[in-house]
Amino acid sequence: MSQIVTRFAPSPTGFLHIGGARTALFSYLLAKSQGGRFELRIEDTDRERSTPEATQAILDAMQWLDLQPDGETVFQHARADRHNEVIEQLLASGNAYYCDCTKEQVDAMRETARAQGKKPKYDGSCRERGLGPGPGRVVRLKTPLQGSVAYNDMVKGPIATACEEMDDMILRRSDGTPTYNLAVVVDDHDMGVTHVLRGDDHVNNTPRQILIYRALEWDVPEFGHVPMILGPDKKKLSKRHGALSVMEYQSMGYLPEAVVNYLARLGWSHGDQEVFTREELEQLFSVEHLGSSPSVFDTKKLEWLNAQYIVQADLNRLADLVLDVIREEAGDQEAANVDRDVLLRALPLLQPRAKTLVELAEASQFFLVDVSHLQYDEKAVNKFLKPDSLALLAEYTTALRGLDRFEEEALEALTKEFVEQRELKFKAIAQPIRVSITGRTASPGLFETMVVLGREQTLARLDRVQDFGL
RNA sequence: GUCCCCAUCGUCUAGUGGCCUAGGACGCCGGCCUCUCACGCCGGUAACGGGGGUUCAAAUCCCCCUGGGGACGCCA
Repeated sequence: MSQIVTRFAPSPTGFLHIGGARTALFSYLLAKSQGGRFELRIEDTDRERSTPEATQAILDAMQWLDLQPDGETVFQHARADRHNEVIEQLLASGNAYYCDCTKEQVDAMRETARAQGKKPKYDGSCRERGLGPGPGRVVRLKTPLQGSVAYNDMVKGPIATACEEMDDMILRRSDGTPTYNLAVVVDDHDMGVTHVLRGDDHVNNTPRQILIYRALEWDVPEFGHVPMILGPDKKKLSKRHGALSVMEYQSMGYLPEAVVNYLARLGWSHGDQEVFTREELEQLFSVEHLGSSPSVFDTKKLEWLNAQYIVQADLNRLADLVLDVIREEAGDQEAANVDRDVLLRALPLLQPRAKTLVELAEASQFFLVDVSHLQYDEKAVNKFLKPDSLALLAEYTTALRGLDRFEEEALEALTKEFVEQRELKFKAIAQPIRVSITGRTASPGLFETMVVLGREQTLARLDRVQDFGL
């Protein structure tokens, strides 16, 4: 069997949204799982709405998700000559004809049909007029009057559409440009696309496109239509729901592999498995297990997956990403001041406590600043740094100063001994220490935190806290 | 209006006629662990939209209803 070819064909009229990303992912995985090729085509025939910025945004997003196309990216607009050549071919073979009906006339036809409770469509009045080319004229496909178009959708199963449902669609506009349906067919054919996996909203286009394939006597590819993604309110995902361009997930602190894993599991499954490596996805993916109903986007589950990937992530990479977040939120200067070595040592303590990189950056803050810049949570101070606690801490600090090995075990032993001698509960001093050295009530373990901070910072912070008693 | 698609826990889903007194995961609730917060571990909550068939047997097949969604452009 020859190699399969899939493609992703977005129109560059905006950012790559999460739904589009999933479609791209599925197409990519379908190709990889069969040892095939995955191509990218930018459908920029709508010159009004297409922008180079949007094209770049799509490319960036695909790169972030690591969905690299195999061939050269095809720009549909650049292929207009080829599209017109095929239209001429259709005209010559009698499968297409010129039509001089105006938009207004066609609108009127549709209006009439609708009023009669029928499907609004062009009535084909120019079909047999034998019109030639001329200004203002469009080229339409001669849709068969009877019969139906049937195909076996890779995800939805058999779908049939009666020809009466379809009108003679426009292939070439009056301004000479080819329409979407024509261009798609020509490009998919020329690119050797064998499997078209696309959004649900194209189901209705498919029989029309098959009609074009037939008129051209070209092999018809396999089609599959994946359901869309819904917002929490079960309405179609849109900007209003706050979900967004793929790149926004990056800035919200998600790891691309978490997004890919999440998206893969949204509408596709492999038994009970939830976490997949990229290799597993590329090997295991199959259209048989694509669901046929729309699915709701669940941020909580994405967060959970992201947390899983953060725990596993390589420390150097994580450090870079956290630095990116700091740069983004606090500026270049702030990021430049970070002691990468401290960050690297703090990260293992923070990993199991963060769901996103943003949280990770936030949680790492107290490790990275000097004692003079440490922020203290006011409530924490009021609750745990009262006079008697401060007195205790002063004693503790003195004891700590005498410790020669500033290591976890030694710190723990010293602290335990300190409370035992005073017949105190460990808890009595744990929170005061924590607030002193981190400024907060929640943090990683006390002793591992102290070790990362180092003797000097730890003692300096314990000293500084005495000022709260003044 | 016409045509098309869809329908299992709150959510993502497993399930391809008997293994289903419906499984897993997220979430939620409770517990354990514990210096806080997480992580982890243990347990719990919770679903086959309704009605007819077919069959010895239906979440699984068929029909109807209901409810969602999509499409009906010289947009893609």
